[in-house]
Amino acid sequence: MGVSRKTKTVKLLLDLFDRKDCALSIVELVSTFSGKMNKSTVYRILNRLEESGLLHSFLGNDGLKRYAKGDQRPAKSKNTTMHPHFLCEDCGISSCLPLEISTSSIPNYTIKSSEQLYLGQCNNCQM
Amino acid sequence: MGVSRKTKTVKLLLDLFDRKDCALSIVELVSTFSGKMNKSTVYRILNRLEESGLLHSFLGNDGLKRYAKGDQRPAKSKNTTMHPHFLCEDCGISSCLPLEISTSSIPNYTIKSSEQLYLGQCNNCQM
DNA sequence: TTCTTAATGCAACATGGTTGCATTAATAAT
DNA sequence: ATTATTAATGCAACCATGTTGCATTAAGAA
Repeated sequence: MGVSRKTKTVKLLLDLFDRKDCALSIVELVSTFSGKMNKSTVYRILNRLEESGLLHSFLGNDGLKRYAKGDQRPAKSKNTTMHPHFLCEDCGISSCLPLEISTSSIPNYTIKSSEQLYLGQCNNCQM
Repeated sequence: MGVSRKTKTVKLLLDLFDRKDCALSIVELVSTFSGKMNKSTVYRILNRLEESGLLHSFLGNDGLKRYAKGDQRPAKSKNTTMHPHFLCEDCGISSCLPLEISTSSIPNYTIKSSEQLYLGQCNNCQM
């Protein structure tokens, strides 16, 4: 249920996510590994890691996709539950927030899921 | 405090938002008005309308920006308050939800605002 | 009617993301 | 250990959304 082949490039990405605990944007990753692997390889590996449940993704308010550890595939999530994400307006760091998402029901709508992005200051950037 | 000049193109956009009550993506608007006005004009007018508080914007989970009526400028919002947005997974229609956003506080973080996107089925697309 | 300048059109650009295809390299089979 | 299979990669070309500089146009004030 993991990744089919443990290639050098896959290991590089997995190692990085192992060391870093925050979310990483694709742009960051592409630039971090420029020289080490191709842009399309980064995209394709991230897709696979998300499909296999090792990573999940969300969008920042800049429209850029970010990835973080944990499974968020619908109806399979035992490794992580739906949670909001945080984005620091000052330094741009991003992370998962340890909160449950409570979806209130709304008349005339069927709500299946929700995406929540909290904006503000991280621990380092406060005051 | 409105728009400086009421040009034909501005009127076209305002008229449309007057008739439609849902949110509209820039891509839709550019395509709707192709032949009537230039792509960059659409972008620039939407910017101005948002700055002046007539419209507000949010991102769908496709990363596309959408605009809807109402003021959401920080510290000036009397015309609208922060609210979640809805996006129909079936037909793609999008709208504002009449709910207050309650931001829970999180240790080590200063939360200034939050973006909430609810995904599911709209009235027309249910069952 | 004239003047000022905000707003537009256009073309060229920037960036994020995708795709087809030949080549490479994990891993299974021998 | 060697070979065969095919998933994965690199590359280049592409697409879409969004931005910008600049010459031209047209609101609306004078």
